[in-house]
Amino acid sequence: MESRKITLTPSSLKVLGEFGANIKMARLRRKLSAEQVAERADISRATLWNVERGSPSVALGIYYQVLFVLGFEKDILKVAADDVLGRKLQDAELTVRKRAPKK
Amino acid sequence: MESRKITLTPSSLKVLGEFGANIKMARLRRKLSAEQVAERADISRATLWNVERGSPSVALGIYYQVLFVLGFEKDILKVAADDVLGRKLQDAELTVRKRAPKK
DNA sequence: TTATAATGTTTATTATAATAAACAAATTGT
DNA sequence: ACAATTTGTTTATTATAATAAACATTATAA
Repeated sequence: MESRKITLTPSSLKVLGEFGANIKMARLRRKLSAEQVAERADISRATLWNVERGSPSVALGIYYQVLFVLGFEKDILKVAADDVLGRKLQDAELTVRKRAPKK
Repeated sequence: MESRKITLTPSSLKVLGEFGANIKMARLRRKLSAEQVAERADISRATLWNVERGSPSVALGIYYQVLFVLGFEKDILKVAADDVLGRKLQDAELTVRKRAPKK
């Protein structure tokens, strides 16, 4: 099999790192220990540690469970939602196709 | 080892499913085929298929790569960012502690 | 200052994610 | 209608994520 390793640019890693830091700050504001959040999210403390670092290799569902515990369960819908560029590109077409056009 | 299976509530799965659907719509608005996006994101088409379904078990880094290709690379920072509840809880304390309080 | 709890961090183990490949089904464009 | 392409979907393989457990370090609060 070919390598599955996820390779991100430094600036991408920085964005994810900031994301993880936001999660950690939200936990501290709530005065919850890592152990408490890990237990409520049904994950190990080691995995929460990776989450709070913004590790790219942690599953989205794990992130979601943590976000849920902290009360951010709807925030994920803010991502890829208001598609300014997409709406511009769509201006020409009135309908949304079910598939990409043939090459 | 204990089970690692990620179990989410139906409503959580629904939220993630909506997230995946947003990603797919953004791709179609750009008139990109699944193959094109998978190639640019350096993932397989099978994995992109899971992404567009909002699968919880796909790594955050994979989602991020797809979002990057579609131009949403900063959107992740909208999550867990404006912490209304957190700021309220923090009102009493002036400082942000580095750790949760002792039990 | 000191005791203690919280966090940092690594490692071995094993369940599972990502892949390639294949084929079927559905949509598009002519 | 038809041909070509895109998407849906599954499966076997194997690299890796999540875990538990351990110990070190650091912050808290008495």
